[in-house]
Amino acid sequence: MILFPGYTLVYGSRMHLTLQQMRLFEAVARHRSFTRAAQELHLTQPAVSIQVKRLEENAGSILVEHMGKRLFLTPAGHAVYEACVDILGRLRLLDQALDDLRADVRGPLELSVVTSAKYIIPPLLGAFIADHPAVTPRLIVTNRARVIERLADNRDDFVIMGQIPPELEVEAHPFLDNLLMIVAHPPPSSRRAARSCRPGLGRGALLGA
Amino acid sequence: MILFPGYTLVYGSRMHLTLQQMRLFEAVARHRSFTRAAQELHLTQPAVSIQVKRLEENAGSILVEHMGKRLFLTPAGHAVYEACVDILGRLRLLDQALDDLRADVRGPLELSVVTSAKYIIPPLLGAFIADHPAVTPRLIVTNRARVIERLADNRDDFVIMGQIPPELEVEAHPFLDNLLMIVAHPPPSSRRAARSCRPGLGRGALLGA
DNA sequence: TCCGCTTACGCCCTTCGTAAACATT
DNA sequence: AATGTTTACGAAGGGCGTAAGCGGA
Repeated sequence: MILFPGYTLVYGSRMHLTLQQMRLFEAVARHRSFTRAAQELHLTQPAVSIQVKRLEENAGSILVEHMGKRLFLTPAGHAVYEACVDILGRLRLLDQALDDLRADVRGPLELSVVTSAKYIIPPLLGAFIADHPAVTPRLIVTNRARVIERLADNRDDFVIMGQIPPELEVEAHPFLDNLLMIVAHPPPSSRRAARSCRPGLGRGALLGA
Repeated sequence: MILFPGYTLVYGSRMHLTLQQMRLFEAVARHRSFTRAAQELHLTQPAVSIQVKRLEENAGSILVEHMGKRLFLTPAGHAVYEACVDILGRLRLLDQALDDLRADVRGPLELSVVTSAKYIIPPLLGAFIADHPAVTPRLIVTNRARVIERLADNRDDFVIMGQIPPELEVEAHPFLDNLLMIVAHPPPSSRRAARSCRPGLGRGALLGA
């Protein structure tokens, strides 16, 4: 039901509400100005205008009123503003949490690699350490037999070799065009590497960053 | 830095994270299945798959791991899941608040209209009441002179007439192709209609719903 | 007339569905 | 083989900028 042209209020279905709309509206409400909000967010006025309009459509209520020169929030506008502050704050918290998780990649990292990987691994490991300075790796380059021995004794967080030994129940991830494998005991076996490195990283991305 | 193909982790800039991505991820995490999440949200598997992938790119961390048949959340995945629950819950709260605000359109509504609007207004008013049952309107249909008198005496929340009287300082909104005007004393003057109907509605949309 | 908000239009990017490929059991 | 996930691609929709329109001090 419409009385004045342009006042179509859509009930329900606040499905296509957008985080960007919330960011813009929060800035608009804080500055009480579309122009300053646009400046703060490095956007143009029309972009802000249209997004606030869409937000009003999504909310099903008018949120701002222009009384002469100044801009006021309606009660619904205040409700939306509170929600925006809460939600954007929660997002910032999540950002922090994710950063902390990534920063928490720390501790000792024991690995041994076959000689043929001697020139492949150190640069990768170096880049990984650059991203995660709290990790203290100990890299042993040795022959295949000793790598298998260390693997069998569970002395490494993981090893890197070409052919996986069939007599061991291990988990292997091929990499570098299947020339090499990252080999480790499968988790449940609580390896040090698992405890120290896995938070925030997928198991397959032990060295990925 | 990439070690395994497909594990590109993008740092920072969680700017284009989407509410839809959160809805999908929340459902995926709850069901531990892309398929069931897609069913619940009336989407296809690929849509869910790609959005979760994008969410992981935005988060800068892998969020889900496929261990054989079952699906697990990484620590980062749990953090994101908590945030999704919080944010979607907050949105539901906002929905409730907006509905309540709209329901709070209540109270007496006094208006008088010129005779020529006799056949126009009642259906509009009826539809408005249907949406806002707590409003108790009193409609008076009379001639132009009495409408002006009531307007001058401030006895109505607003009136509807064709030509606005020039001797009164009033606020007029044309509607119905400028044949009729909604006329009221401008706010700051705290009219009953303003108090009873305006919460949740823009001033220009007094009857709009 | 100036300033600020809105509308119009066009481009680009994103999203989703269909279909096919891939993986795991 | 069957179930479940991912990739490819085309169509539809949304976001934003530029430019023009509009409205109040």
